[in-house]
Amino acid sequence: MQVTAQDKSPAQTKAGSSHKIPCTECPLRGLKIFRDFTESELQFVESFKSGELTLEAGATLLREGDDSPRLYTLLSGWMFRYKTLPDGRRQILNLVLPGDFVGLQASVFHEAQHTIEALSEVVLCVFPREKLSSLFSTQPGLAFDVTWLAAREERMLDDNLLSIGRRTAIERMANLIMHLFRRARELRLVRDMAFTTPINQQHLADMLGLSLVHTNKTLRKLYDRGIISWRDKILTVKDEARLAAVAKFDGGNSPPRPII
Amino acid sequence: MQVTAQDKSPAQTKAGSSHKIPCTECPLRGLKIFRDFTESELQFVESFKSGELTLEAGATLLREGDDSPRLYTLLSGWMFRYKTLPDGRRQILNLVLPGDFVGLQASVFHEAQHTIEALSEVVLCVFPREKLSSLFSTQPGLAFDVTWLAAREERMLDDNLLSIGRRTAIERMANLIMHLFRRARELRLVRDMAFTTPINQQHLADMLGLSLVHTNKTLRKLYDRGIISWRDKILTVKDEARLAAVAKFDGGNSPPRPII
DNA sequence: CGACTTGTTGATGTACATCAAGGTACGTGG
DNA sequence: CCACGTACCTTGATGTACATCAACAAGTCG
Repeated sequence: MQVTAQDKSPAQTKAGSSHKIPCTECPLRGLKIFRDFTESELQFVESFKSGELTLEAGATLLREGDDSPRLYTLLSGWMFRYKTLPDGRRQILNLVLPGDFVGLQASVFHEAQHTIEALSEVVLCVFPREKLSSLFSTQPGLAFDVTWLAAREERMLDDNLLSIGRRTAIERMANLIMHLFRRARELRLVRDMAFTTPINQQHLADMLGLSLVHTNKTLRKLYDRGIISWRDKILTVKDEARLAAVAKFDGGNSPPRPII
Repeated sequence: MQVTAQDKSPAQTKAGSSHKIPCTECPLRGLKIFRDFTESELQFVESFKSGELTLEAGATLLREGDDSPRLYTLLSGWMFRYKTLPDGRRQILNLVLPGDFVGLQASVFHEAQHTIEALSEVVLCVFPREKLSSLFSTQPGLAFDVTWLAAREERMLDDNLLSIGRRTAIERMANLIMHLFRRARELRLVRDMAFTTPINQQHLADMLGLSLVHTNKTLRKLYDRGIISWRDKILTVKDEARLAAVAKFDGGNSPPRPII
């Protein structure tokens, strides 16, 4: 399982560890949502990164029970993190979008308690776990960023928990769509109030803790009310205000975040 | 309950920052679940700690929207963290037990998106936010611990989300009780398979995403089956194996953790 | 003064009727 | 074949209502 940098390993799920995009040319860093890095920070991140990993849609990055010696930042594409019960019931914990940092839990505890799967073709930056301690000892600013990202993840889980525990089906759905829409907009994926997403109704159901059938009915309700449309993988928000109202949306603000 | 007898300060909710138990004599550090600290780490934590805070049952440590300039470690007592919807529906995100570190989100984002309330009388160690950066720059080991604790919190939220999203009422209840029981046992609060807890049925309902009435019926089912008893604030696990089975419990293991 | 009522309040227990969400079945279209 | 759509019936969870019980305060009487 030890894939060392620059190794063009076979990889079951595939991947050209190809070339390394230099962090100075990272396509994400231009976005407003990410904070500026100092020269020295960029340099460190550059040395921290051991390579890139490409996965095809449906591939699994990390499985429940795995001990992952690597951390990742998603560069492009969509992924999701989930847990299952012994009988197969699945709960999607959160989506992973570009700029998100994953694998911290698995690295820190030497055992993942969740699975991470690609929804679309994805490209990830790969960081070896061993270098994490040198990050903490030589780059306190970046170390703080790692903590910051963990706290952000926690906050998103909090939101999710409130939704699933206390919102009705239609409120949940509206809230999730608001959340998605906001994040997609931050990443400049939205044009004319619409964006393309690989999410299907089964994913929706498993994110929201609903059955597939009920998910479909709920989505239809939002469509019938003229609030959204979701056809051919294109999600359009037709009435953002009403969507937010149905969602009882509490977006909060999102300050510029670090990207490791 | 030892409130330092020094200070009979008034305070409605904020008690006297009274006295400081030296970290070298921290009553929690003896427990197996906490990792050993080096001399230098202990020294730093000692200087990081600005005092102690005692709250009475029902008091609020932190409210949604607050910018908390402090971080806390719970020394004794029970607390919980929750979010609410505009119409009052409440979701308890997690319980806070001795050794837990709270206030990171609020400190890091300069705004809490949740409330933290005391279930019983509690004592907390207080740390000023300003010193957090010196912790990161001079104590990489402790900085890593902070991240570790954040990752642990995230893992507990993951579990919770799976439960609320995908388990039935009775499974949820059984799972929560297993979780509680395990944590109480780690803290040496369990004797003869029983422990005392200030949790009432309304709290249970809000933790599990159920109505009060249904919570009562579900609890009764577990009692009728001879699996648990919960009377006068004393929770007894009468059949741990069956409880775990109903819960479809996946406890995982808990490695020694740092206590800041 | 103490002993006994009465009233209040909060947590718990249970019985309905109702409703939101689940499950099965069977469509369609690509 | 798979993702989506919808009808129909079932069930798990909700909401309202009301009863019980202990803790506590106030008022009354022997």
